[in-house]
Amino acid sequence: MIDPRVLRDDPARVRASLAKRGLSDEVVDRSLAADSARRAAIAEFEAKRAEQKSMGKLVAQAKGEEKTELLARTKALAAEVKAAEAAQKEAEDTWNECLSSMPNLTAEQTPPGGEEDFALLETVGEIRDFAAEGFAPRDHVELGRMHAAIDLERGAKVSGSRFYFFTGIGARLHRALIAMALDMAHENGFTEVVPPSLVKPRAMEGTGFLGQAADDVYTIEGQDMYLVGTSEVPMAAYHSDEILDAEQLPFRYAAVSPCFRKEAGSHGKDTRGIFRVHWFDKVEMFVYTTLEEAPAEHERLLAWERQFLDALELSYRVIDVAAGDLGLSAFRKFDCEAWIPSQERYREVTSTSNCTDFQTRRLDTRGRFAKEDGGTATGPIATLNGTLCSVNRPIIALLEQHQQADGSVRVPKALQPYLGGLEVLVPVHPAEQA
RNA sequence: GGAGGCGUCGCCUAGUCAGGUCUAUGGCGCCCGCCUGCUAAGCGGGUUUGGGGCUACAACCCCAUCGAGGGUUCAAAUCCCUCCGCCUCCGCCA
Repeated sequence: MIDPRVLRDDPARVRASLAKRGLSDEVVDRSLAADSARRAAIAEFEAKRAEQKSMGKLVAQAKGEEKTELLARTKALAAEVKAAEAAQKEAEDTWNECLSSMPNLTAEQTPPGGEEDFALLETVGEIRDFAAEGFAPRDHVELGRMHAAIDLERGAKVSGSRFYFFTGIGARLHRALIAMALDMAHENGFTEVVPPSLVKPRAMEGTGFLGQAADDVYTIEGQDMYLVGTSEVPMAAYHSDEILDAEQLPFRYAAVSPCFRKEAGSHGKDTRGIFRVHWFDKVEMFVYTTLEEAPAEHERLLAWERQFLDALELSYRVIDVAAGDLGLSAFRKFDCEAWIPSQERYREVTSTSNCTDFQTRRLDTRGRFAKEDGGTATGPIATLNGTLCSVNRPIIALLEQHQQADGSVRVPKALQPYLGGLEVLVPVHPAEQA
C-alpha cells in the first residue's frame, strides 16, 4: 500500500497517479473520509480506555461501600469501552480496505496510458533479414518438433492445453539456461534461493496478486493456499514481519521456481506453442533496498537482464511500460522484448519492477536506520524484482533467432559450456514438407 | 494421523497454579555519558513495535502490544475457547 502520509498531505499526487493509470480517483475521497473517521474513532476509544484504566486502579484499592459504588460506575464504562473499540475496529477495517485497493504511485518517467503507450528506450541488435538469406523462418513449434525438444501433443494429452514436455535437447536447454542464469546471478553477488511455490493468502495479498489479477491465480481446494505465478511472491513475503538492518542492504536474491498461471483472461491469445502456458520455470531476481537506492537498483536489474539476453546473442528492445499496464505493485516497470521472427514482432521475455515501499508496507517489512544522534529509527524500504530467465520465452527467441535454413540452431558461445560444448543443435527429424 | 510439552519487549529469563501499583523482572548484548596515558574494567542512564494527540514528521502525553483471534471480568501475560508455529514421543510414508 501507499504511504498514508502521502495520501493525507498530498492527495493531488495520488489522484494524478490514478488518472495516469486510467483509474477513477473516487477511492481517494473514500480513503480520506475513512482516515478522519478512523482517527476520530481512535481518539474516542483511547479516551474511554484511559478512564477505565485509571478507575480500575481505584477499584483495586477501594473497599466496602466505596468499592460497590465504583463497580457500578466502571461496569457502565466497560460497555462504553467495548462499543468504542468495536467502532474503532470497524473504522480501521474500512480504512484498510480503501488503502489496500489502491495501486502504487507511478514514477514521473512512466508514460500515461495503456499497453500500447509504452516509451521505447532502446533497441538492441539487428533484426535478422531471413528473406535476404533466402528462407522463411520456422516458428518454435516446428523447430521444437524437428529437434524433438518440445512435445506439445503429449503435454495436452497428459495435462491439457498450454502444457508441454521438454524432451531431449529441449530439456537440456532448459537446464542449461537455468544454470547459466544462476551462475550469472551468483557472480553478480546474488544469494540463490529455492522458495516454496505454494503460499498462504498473506503472501499473495501482500504482493498485490489478489486484486484484479486474482482470476489468474490457482487456488488449492479446501486448503487456503495458492500456487504462485512467480517467485516474487514467496520472496516478497520472505522477510515479512521483519526489521532489516538498513546498513546491510541491499539483499539480493535469485530464486528459481515453477510459476503457475491460469491465463483466464487470455483465451485464444498465444495458443500456439510454449509462449503462454499454465506452468513454466523461472529464475527471478528479487531485491530489498532503501527507497533512495531503488531507482538505481532498478537500472541495475535491467542491466543484469540485458547481460543475460546479450549472452544469448538475442535481438530485443527495452520499453518503459505505461502506467495502465504496471499492475498494482509497480511504481515503474521496464520490459525487455525479444524479436520473434515467426511473429515478426517484439515479445516480452523479461520484466523488472520497482515496487518501492508498496509491498513492504503490506507485508510489514521495515528497515532499521541509524539516526544522527546515534540512535536508530525504523522506516520503509523498497522491493524490486526482475526476470533473469523465464526459460520458455528465451528458448523460443533462441530457437527462432538462431535457426538456420536446414533447421539447425546455432548455440551462442556463452551457452555452449552448459551444453557440453555443443556449437550447433542438429535436427533429429527432417524438415516437414509444406 | 495420535499423545504430550512450549511460545514474554534483539538473545536468555522472572511472572501464569492463588487475576488488581506488571507502568512486565533480571542477565547478556547494544547505545550515550562519567571516570581513565589508551583499551578493558567500574559507575550512572538508556534500549520492543505500531498507532493517536500536539508539533519542528523534535520533546512530551496517551492507547495498544506477553504467538494470533475471540470470550469471561469493573479489571487478563495470568482464567476459558479456537487457531498458528516450534519441540519430544508414537504411528505412517519416504
